[in-house]
Amino acid sequence: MLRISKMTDYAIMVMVELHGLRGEVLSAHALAERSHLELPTVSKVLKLLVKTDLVASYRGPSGGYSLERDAEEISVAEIIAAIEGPIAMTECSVEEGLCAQEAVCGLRGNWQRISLAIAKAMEAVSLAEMAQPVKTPAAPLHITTFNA
Amino acid sequence: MLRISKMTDYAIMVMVELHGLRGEVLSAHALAERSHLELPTVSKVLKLLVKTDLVASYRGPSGGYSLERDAEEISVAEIIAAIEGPIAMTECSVEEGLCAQEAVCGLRGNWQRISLAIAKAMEAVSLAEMAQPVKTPAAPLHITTFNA
DNA sequence: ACTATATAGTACCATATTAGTACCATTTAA
DNA sequence: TTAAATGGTACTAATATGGTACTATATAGT
Repeated sequence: MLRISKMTDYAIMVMVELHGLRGEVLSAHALAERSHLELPTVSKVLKLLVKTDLVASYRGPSGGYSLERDAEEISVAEIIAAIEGPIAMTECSVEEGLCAQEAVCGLRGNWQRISLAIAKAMEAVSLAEMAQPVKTPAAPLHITTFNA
Repeated sequence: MLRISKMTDYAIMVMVELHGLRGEVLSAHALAERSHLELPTVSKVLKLLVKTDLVASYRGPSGGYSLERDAEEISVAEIIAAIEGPIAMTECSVEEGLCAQEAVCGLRGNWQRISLAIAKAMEAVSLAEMAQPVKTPAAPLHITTFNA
């Protein structure tokens, strides 16, 4: 089904929540409430987002989290990568030598191209755009493939 | 990491193998050998591909499998969908009512747009193109997003 | 300084999904 | 009639994921 993980989904929900209060610091507790998610889950996700420099954290009372950058400067691709690592459709599209079949399977190049294309598409979508609700069915996105 | 499942990966390997001998019927056993995969796995994948009308099957001795259509007319998207269902990044992008958060989360429309974009990109890649080996790093694909 | 509040890090468990296997029924060419 | 092949179902094992708990550390306020 080519899904993002639930954790990634949650991460984007939390990021969207952090957007809209630019600069304002919100505790994990407050973010959990606002996003209708469980506190431990939100905490876990936030820690990953801090590690990858998407979110700034402040300790102590009245501490919490805020976006490290403007929502326009943060891409969906970055959030996905923060939670689940590099955007790649197959093992072999991450780097050479990860797949045992590599010697006998000629698909690596094509998987890399496809993975790269998808990664670029997600890079082009900013958190700010993501936060903008869209009625469904929305105007479809246009994607061109295999035109080098 | 946004991966396709291994089964899907195998499915494409098998389909690529079936291509190159247009029309020729190959047994699951022969396909397993050629693709360097285990017979039970290949059988399982082939059954799914038959069910979704991508592959034709013939019973009895000298039976086996062949492509149902020309490789140019089969898209990678179809193969993915055959093994793992509709191409969708989140539950909510498949159809309404699958995600409990739907009422409080405004991301559905955007996820649908992104999923659709990726699906279209994969539709544009044919099995024939996939079978054509590409040296890495290949020329990157160009994808445009959020330009309705 | 002390205390309460909040994040940081690590480690853990339970569950769900996926991969892989086995078995028996059915079809069909020789 | 027989043997070779697919069709279908059900099962097992491994892995990944989601979710939780606990301890350490930092800090604002009194």
